Amino acid sequence: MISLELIRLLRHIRNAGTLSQAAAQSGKAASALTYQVDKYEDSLGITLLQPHGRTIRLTEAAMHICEMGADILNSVDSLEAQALAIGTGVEPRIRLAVDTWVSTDAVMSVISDFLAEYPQVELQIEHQALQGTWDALTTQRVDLIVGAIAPKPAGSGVQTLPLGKTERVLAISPDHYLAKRGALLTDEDLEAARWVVIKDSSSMSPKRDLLPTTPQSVILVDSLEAKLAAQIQGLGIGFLPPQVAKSMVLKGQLVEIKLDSRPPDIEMLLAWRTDSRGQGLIRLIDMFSTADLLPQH
Amino acid sequence: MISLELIRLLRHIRNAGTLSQAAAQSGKAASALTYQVDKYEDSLGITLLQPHGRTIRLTEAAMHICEMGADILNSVDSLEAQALAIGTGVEPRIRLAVDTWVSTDAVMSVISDFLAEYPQVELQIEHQALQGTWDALTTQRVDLIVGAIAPKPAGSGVQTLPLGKTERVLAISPDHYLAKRGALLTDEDLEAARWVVIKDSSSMSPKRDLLPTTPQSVILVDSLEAKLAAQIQGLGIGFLPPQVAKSMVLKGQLVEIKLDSRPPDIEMLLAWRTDSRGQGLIRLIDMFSTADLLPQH
DNA sequence: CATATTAATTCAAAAATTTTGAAGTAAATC
DNA sequence: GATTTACTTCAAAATTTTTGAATTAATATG
Repeated sequence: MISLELIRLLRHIRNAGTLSQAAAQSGKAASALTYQVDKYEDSLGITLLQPHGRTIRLTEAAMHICEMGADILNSVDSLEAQALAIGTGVEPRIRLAVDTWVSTDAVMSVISDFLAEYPQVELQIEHQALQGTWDALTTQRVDLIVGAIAPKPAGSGVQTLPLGKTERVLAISPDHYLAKRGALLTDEDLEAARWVVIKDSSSMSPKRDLLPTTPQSVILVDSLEAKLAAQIQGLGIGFLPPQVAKSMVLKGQLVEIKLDSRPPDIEMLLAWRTDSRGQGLIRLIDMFSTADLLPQH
Repeated sequence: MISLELIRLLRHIRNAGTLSQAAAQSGKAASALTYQVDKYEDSLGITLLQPHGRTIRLTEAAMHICEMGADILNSVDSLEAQALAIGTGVEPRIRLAVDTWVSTDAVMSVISDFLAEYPQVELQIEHQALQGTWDALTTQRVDLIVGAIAPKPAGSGVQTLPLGKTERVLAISPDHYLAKRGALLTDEDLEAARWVVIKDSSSMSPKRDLLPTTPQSVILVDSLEAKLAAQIQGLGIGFLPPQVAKSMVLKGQLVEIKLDSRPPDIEMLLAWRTDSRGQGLIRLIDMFSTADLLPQH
């Protein structure tokens, strides 16, 4: 009895706020929506909309359908793209999740080359941090991750290729008190300092921690840009990709700090679902894997 | 453009084999199905059915929709049950996956008590082995696992309660050559013997191995009943739940073998999805967790 | 406090979609 | 070569959905 139409209808009403606005936005009469909702209420035997003053409210059950239905709509979108890819050979759309740690310029350059070959493919790009990229892939919100952080989650129908390892440079504002020290910093120094950390965009992640210590004070940001800005302001210390750190060091906005124990490099991956079938994705994976996304200094 | 209706339609045609049989089974004219398929072919821009002799075949794209669509249909069923549970308080159906290792009698006894309280709830029971129970839960094919084997998969929106630990008894046919030895069996003896092993019903599992050694020869069976029969026949050796082994030992059909290193006990769990909301499931969990499913000898 | 306005519902008529069943075509079987 | 089976096409019939005017009720305005 629940259909994709019902999920879309309820989400649309929820987003619009009122029935009449939802009707106006979808170019229909308000009574058409009342009719549809009544039909589903009858067939399911539960109430979906309740009067609330002179407007309506979604019931708890309807809200649940909206929330859980989002995943279903994503899966259907994904299935449709796969079917089109099989039927026509080339998929109409590829969705990328790019880790914020990866240079956007390098990604854009690959995309530009790709679109020259496949102009009919629509590319959707979103940025995710850490575990969030894997989340987006396993829930089928995206088709390809650029810069996923190893290791890949177990047994999830995902294939990967290495993009290379990247060093992490501890860079801080020249005005920061730790920048004025002469000696190498110890773990105690790092633990006592305030860190600027990119927040994991995964909703429920088994807390992956890439820091050498567990700092007492952190500022969470949602992108590399925000992290850089925070560190330049001297709000805290943190690791940066070498190429980003270098250019800021040259401008005098940051200074690089040497540690007595060098943090391990991060291994970044290209990752996609084994059930992806389109020619375009195959070509895009090829292009990304031969591009130099993580320049070795 | 893909709808649940299309997924159901294609699966129905695939199962029926021919359009006319599909039409007859669904109580419609064959031309109605032609019309629907044409409509979807036009809107998607791909071919779904191809003539093959005087019948039709599903194209590769259509087969893909059938296969991947199965998960979507399960999710929608599940979502509907959840919505009904929220709307009415009691869900119309609860799907159980029972590990083959768990005593069916004990499960049935709990179910019987449950149905006395909630006669309107339809219970669906299936047996799964090992990782297969987790698969069934995470893909929303079932609502509750009885006898899942710890640990639960990471970060998957699943809640668990311990059912207890169960010992494993190495029991073999009295005619088996190892039964005639006097001494305790060593790892080498175990490795050289043929084992009867319950096949993991998970389609893609990160191969969980509960054996103390990697035997050279195994017979795979799909249930505890088949395993027991195979061991009684002397086809191989294997672990059994203590209560099962005991009763067969009393009948003289098996003998228990002591090992020099006792295998670790298996910890079994009750597991369900955090997003489950029905009163019935809550009561059923309560009943299972207080029942004595794994009798301590 | 009466009046205007906004939002949802009801209902009959109109529009759109889906189904039917008869006629036609092509492949397999007798 | 005739017959049967399976699908397609097409116009008519049935069903479903949408519309828009009338109605009810809650909030805002003068």
